[in-house]
Amino acid sequence: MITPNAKEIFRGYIKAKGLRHTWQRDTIIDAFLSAAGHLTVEELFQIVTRIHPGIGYATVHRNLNLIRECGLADEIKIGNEKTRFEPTCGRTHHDHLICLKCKCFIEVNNNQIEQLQERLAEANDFLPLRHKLEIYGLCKNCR
Amino acid sequence: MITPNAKEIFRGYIKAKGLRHTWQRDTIIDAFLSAAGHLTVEELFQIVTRIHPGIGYATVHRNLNLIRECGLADEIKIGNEKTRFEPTCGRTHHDHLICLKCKCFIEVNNNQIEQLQERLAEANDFLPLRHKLEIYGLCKNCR
DNA sequence: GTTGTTATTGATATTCATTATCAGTATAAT
DNA sequence: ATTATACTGATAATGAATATCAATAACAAC
Ligand SMILES: [Mn+2]
Ligand SMILES: [Mn+2]
Ligand SMILES: [Zn+2]
Ligand SMILES: [Zn+2]
Repeated sequence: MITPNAKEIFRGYIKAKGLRHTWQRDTIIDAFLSAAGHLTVEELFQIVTRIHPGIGYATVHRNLNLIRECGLADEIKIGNEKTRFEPTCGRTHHDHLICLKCKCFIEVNNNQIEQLQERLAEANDFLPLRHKLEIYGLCKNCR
Repeated sequence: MITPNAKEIFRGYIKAKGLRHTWQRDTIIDAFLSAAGHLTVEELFQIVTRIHPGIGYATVHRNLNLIRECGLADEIKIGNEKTRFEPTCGRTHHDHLICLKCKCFIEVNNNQIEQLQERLAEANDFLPLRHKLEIYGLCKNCR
């Protein structure tokens, strides 16, 4: 599910930074928001190219970074693989079960774990800002 | 604390794979086991160079990978930073609180979280093999 | 101890994702 | 319309990780 105002958040961010509106940005944010999550720059570039051939890889990359900067995307880095991006707007925080065989992502959330993490930080005088929990293994189809 | 047989595990692994003993390997495993954890290849290379100038960066890199292969080291990958290695021998599994300012690592462990992760995987028909929990924020000195 | 096989080393080159550069173009304010 | 400057897209640069390769060292066999 994508919130209807995600695009407006992006356009607002662009304007607030004194940046400019371009049809490339429009194409990229649209493609990103309507695509399935966990995409690499390369994958989004392929999608965008189908809509507007000639658009540059660097442009997709730069704008994906802007989308991340304004909080509309989270980065997922697995080992040495290409960075993946997933939309955050209209979605709640979640962690991932990542299949080592088929590379699928299963999204999970557990309030108890989240709370225990808070306590763990507190017990160490640590101010938690964000966290990453990734469980690697084999999914239902691959085990 | 380093278990006294970590080096023997390494030498056994080398022999079992039909590889050869060299003074470079000896120097590298010694330096790795006696150094503080969470080191990059570069950092271990600097330490090893002080003991034996002329040793190659590639040699340190290759052997650190062998040390990881035989289970004596874990990899830590944070964002785009260089991969870090930490000794595992004689140490139990732990997760990390990572300070975004001073880059320090606080090692933590919580059995409840570990168990909840198992359950989370099970509830999704997922076979968990390993996991990574990293909490990013500000440590006691930096907050 | 000598020999022969082959793993290892260290210097260097390559790979690959990501980021930077830059000239030409597009945007948007005036 | 003019003007300042952000943006694009092609390409170069960067940097960590890995591969290559000739010279060397390990070590098993004799
Ligand atoms: Mn996700
Ligand atoms: Mn640690
Ligand atoms: Zn799978
Ligand atoms: Zn700190």
